[in-house]
Amino acid sequence: MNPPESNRAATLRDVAALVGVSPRTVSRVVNDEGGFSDETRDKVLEAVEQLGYRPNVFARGLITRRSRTVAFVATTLDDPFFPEVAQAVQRAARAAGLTMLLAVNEHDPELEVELLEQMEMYAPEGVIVFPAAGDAEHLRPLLDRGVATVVVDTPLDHDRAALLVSDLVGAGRIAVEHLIGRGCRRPAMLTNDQLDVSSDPRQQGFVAACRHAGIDEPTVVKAPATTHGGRQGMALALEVVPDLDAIFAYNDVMAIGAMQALTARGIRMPDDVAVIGCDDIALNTMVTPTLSSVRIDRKQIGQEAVRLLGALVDGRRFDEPTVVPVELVSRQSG
Amino acid sequence: MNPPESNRAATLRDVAALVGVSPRTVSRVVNDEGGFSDETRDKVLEAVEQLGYRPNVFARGLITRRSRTVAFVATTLDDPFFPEVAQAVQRAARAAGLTMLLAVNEHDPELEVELLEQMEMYAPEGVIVFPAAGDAEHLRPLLDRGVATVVVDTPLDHDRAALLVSDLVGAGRIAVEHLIGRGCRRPAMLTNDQLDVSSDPRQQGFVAACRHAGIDEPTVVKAPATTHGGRQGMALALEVVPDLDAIFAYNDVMAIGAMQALTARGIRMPDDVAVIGCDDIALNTMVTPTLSSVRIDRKQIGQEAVRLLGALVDGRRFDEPTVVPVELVSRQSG
DNA sequence: AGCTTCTACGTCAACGTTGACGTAGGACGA
DNA sequence: TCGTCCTACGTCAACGTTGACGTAGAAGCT
Repeated sequence: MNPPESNRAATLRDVAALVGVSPRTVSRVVNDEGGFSDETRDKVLEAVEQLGYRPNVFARGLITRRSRTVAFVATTLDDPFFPEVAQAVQRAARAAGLTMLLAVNEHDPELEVELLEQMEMYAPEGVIVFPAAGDAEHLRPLLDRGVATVVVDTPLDHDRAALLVSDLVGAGRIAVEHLIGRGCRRPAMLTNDQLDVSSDPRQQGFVAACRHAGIDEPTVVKAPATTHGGRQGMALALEVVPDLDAIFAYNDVMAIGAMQALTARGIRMPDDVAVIGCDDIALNTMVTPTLSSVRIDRKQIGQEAVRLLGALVDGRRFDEPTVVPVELVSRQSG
Repeated sequence: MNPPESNRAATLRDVAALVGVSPRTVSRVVNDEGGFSDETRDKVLEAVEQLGYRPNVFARGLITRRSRTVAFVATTLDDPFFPEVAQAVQRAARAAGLTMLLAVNEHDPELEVELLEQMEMYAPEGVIVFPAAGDAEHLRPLLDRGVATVVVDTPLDHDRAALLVSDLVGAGRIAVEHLIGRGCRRPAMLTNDQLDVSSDPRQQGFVAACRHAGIDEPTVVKAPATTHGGRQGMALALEVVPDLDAIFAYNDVMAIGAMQALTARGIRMPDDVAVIGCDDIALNTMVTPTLSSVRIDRKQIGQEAVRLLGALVDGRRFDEPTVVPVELVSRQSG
């Protein structure tokens, strides 16, 4: 029925035979390398269309040792934060003609290393990682092997790495400024008990901004970064500072736990205590009262990560981290 | 420093030279094809370890036309449902030595086809799809091309496809039985306005179970499957049936919208109106009151999908859809 | 005219693996 | 003793593409 077509996929040779040129010329056209006339290009592209030619990624990869993919390693997909970043990465990657490989490290550096080695076999153009652990030292071998890598929200000193961070110090600062601005004078922070101050920029920003406003020893309570942890932490904070009038939480999930604890005690928001979370997840508009938050732009992070990766591949080097700005979203809770 | 090692990755030839056999024998050992002695195997594996040999997936794929990957196409990652399935797919795939390719169709069949063609270039063992549209006809060419495909929650008649469905009819039934059991007599359903009855098994189950309980014309209200849609739909339902005493919602996000509408009107849950959602997302324990729901086991879906894919690749054919059971999770709202 | 340069191709080998097939040597049966 | 079968290898080509290099002919300069 289809005379020139067998059940095998068309190859460069098939296209070349149809047009009457060499396979090498077809290759040049397909990859837009130059070195061909406009006339040849049109004929080749027409034949490509007609035969439904698709380059064989394996043959290509065998030679180029590259695969036009982007490896994206997220920490988990349970937190809605990462799926949104992943979606942005996919869009940006597609726009650049790349396919996304996704993996989840489940907060386990060993698993992360294993996953990266797996993905490395597919020779991605580069890797975008939210490291499993607070430091990213386990990524050093990867970088030493020359893999273009974008490391997000984690410090790592390596001249081949591009660092991308949200302005989390700014998040702490903005939250405090907003709370002070609405009249609060005794703010406390609920933060992640997995981090210490040096690796907790939100806390750094919070404390600095409090000091700047004349509050020298602001209260910081640590608890697990979950809803349950938020309830616990809130209870503890109320014991330590019974007359507190504002809460800034490490993330929205904790903030919601805090709100539950406040509601259970009959404490009104925002009149008695104003609450501000961090991340701005979709959930915030579904709880009562709706939760104010410092929005971290996941879409922008995803886009920026792919952009940085492209720059790395093109040989650029980055001395300074790239910072993605944050923004306060004011709702009922504060 | 490393005499036998250059900066190139080790190949079969390198391993073979070290052991003193032919590359073909090393290949046999690496792929566990048989046809070698125990002694040879041990020596080869030791050399593999020593040289850090990794098979070149491109050379392999060039010959075998297979790539030890699984393509997973989700509808969106905004809904926490899909990330959880994706995570389960990743785990199951890894356990089978496969890497996951992830893509999101954004409810767009054309995008879906394009993504699948992209991924097909990487010659995955098979594809797991949550189709973008209510029917999966746009997947037919893919299947005709012989790609092993698991189609989830969508009907499609093709002898090469394996269908995997949650027991959504059962979900509607279980919800009604529970509501009747707790004394409700005037239930209504809020469903997705993108679907009609024939492609909405939840609604089918709901209606059938109502009839079975002697409620012949149960109310079904359609609205967008979002929180906002839930509020709208709830308002509409209260106009149509002012004395309704139970709500079954298409999913939890809609149910939460409905709860907001009820709260705003001072209607108590579950005393005045009992509410049951569907999916059982994590959010359900964070809202007030906590939301009862019919749990769809995402982990099991992911696992089962990979298992079915394996069976397809091994040549098995499936005439009947595989059904994943659902389960009622009773909380405060109903 | 003679030289250089440039354009638009073509030729050829190599990438690392596996499928198809060949074979030496031992075991085994008649 | 001969033939057969089996085990444990080895040999060779092919997969489809791109990098390196070669070249005919036209164009441009002196």
